[in-house]
Amino acid sequence: MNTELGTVVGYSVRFEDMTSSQTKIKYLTDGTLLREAISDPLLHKYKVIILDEAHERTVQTDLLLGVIKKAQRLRNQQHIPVLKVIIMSATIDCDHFSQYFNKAPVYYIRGRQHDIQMMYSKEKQSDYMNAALITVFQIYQNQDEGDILVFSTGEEEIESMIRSVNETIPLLPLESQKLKALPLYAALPLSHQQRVFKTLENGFRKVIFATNIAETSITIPNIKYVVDSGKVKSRSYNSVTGFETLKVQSISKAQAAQRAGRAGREMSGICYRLYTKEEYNEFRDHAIPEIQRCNLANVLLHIIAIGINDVLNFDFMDKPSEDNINSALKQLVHFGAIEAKQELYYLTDVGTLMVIFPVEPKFSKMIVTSKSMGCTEEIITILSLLSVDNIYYIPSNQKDMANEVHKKFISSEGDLIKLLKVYRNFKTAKENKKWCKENFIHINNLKLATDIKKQLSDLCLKASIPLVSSNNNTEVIRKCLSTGLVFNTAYLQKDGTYKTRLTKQEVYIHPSSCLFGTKPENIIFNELVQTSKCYMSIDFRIGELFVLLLVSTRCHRFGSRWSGFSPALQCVGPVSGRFARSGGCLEVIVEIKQQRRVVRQDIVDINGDILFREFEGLFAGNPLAQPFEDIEDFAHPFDSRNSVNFTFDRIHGFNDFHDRYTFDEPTVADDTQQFDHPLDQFGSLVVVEVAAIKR
DNA sequence: TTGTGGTGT
Repeated sequence: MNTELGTVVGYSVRFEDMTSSQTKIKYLTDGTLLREAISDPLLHKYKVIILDEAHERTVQTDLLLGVIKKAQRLRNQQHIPVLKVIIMSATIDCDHFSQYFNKAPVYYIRGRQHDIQMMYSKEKQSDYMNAALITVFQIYQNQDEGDILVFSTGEEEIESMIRSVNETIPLLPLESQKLKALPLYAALPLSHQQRVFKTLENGFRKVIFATNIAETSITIPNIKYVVDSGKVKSRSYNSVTGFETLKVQSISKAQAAQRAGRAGREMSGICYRLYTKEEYNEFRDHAIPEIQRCNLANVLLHIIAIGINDVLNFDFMDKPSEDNINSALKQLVHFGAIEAKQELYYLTDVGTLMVIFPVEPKFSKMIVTSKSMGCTEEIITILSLLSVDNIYYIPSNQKDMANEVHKKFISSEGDLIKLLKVYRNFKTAKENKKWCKENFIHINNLKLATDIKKQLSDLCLKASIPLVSSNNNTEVIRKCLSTGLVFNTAYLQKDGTYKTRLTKQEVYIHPSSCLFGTKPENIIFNELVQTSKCYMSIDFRIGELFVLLLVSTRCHRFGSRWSGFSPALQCVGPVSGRFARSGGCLEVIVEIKQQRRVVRQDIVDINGDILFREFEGLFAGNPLAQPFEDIEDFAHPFDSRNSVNFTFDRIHGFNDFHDRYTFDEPTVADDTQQFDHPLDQFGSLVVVEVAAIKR
């Protein structure tokens, strides 16, 4: 159009906005448009939205489809000029889209594609990696020149196949040793990825082993042969345990077509499918939309932030299961991000702050709590590092050396504190490339983390959250991290394994964690990863007292004071404290006393159901547990509109706590006012205060 | 005693 970029035609992506008031045509990513929808749900700025690559059905695409449809309807109702939508999709399943948009007309545009000959395996392959290797060598020796692209599932598989190819080549006749094997996957450093674009000399042919990155994201020139394993690693979500896993699964027919298409871009090609025609017929037409196989907390927070309060009836093109929706809503209620009124959900002050930050709710919760804990600087640093792919570079041929070098960053406090150490060293080294290489650190990922940190910092300032550092107080950092990860706590069992507190799942510390080999009583993890076992990735330790208060304190209110009972702290007696209002939040302050004088005020973070289940669990096997049978009737004593934020100013481990304090005889508080609480059934146990005396 | 596909705010 002969205009300068950023004037009539512009674009807007995460870190860059190249548009101006003159802009008429704007290219943007789905996520950027969704962000805009929070402040402008009717998308007033736009007359026409063209949504490309809709068949990929990412979470963002699906969410956007719903948001656009809703905006269309509201604009019609309010007599605002119509919002026109064009959905572009490389799929035969256009009916689904058409139906969703009230039977919108469908136009077909013929794509250009050279002929592709399709070859199916005659019999089922039990070992697709081996089958792929045999196929590669058959193509290399029997077929005309042209490069080969092999679709595989992941880094480990790819590296192992490349090793096999390199071991096999020397066994071939000397004149046919002109094959070069190259890897291609997202975790590969950029410079290595770029090797697939280079044309080889002296008649060498390339065989590229790639993940689904080569399906859509990266187009490699000169591919004549495609070898398709029929497998892909994809995320799935278990609504019972609430955790996401990555599993190797069969691809869909649509994906198979996409892979085959990579062979016919510049010339006619051949696609070798390492599965039978019958197996192919069993494939699903399309992959399950991602929105149906991920944790929905972020999606729902977004929907509510856009002002769609009736989330249970949100018009998803493919609706996620009710269980998934409900468990995500619970999580958000726990974080104090949303509140429910007659099946409608509304954003709270906390939620309004959380939604500003482009990270998952479990992370934005930490940023919001970091304000009162005074460790925002460290929290956003850690979150930036968690927002990028692994920053540790461990090449398969230098594994031992890389692991050895990484040891110097290890922290006994856990992996997140280790991340912080790496980042600080990187900054001290002035983001030096050589430093990264020597320390086996992914420079691109660290640089991206730096950009993200900048963005989070700017947003913090906008949200009036000062970038305060806790300096060397890592304890307060771990506490703050815990407020977002309360769902991810696990405890040590007698046999040395761990159990998650929430779901009672058996889990293990991942061998790459710096806590591997140590046996902390309590642990908080970032994610569960299901591979050979169910591993906790990225762990850190937490103090016993902290975790007990975190998961097991239930309270009575009497005026502005409260008293709670933590069964595992029976030797200490009930804990008590007072309430305070801070910002839009209810704060619960725990007081540690000496001779009836408060000597320390500590934190807790509370939630509803989960907390209570924990309470119940801790009572198991205890005769006192009997009164808890009618647990369903229990009403939360706190104002349900707020999650209750326990704000500790200092936390000690349980042992530490116990060593320092002994206790007076319990005395009954005089201003007692009773509430419905299961503890009432203990009769005499309610509302006692215990004073701690220093030994 | 082991490691995780791809997007994106």
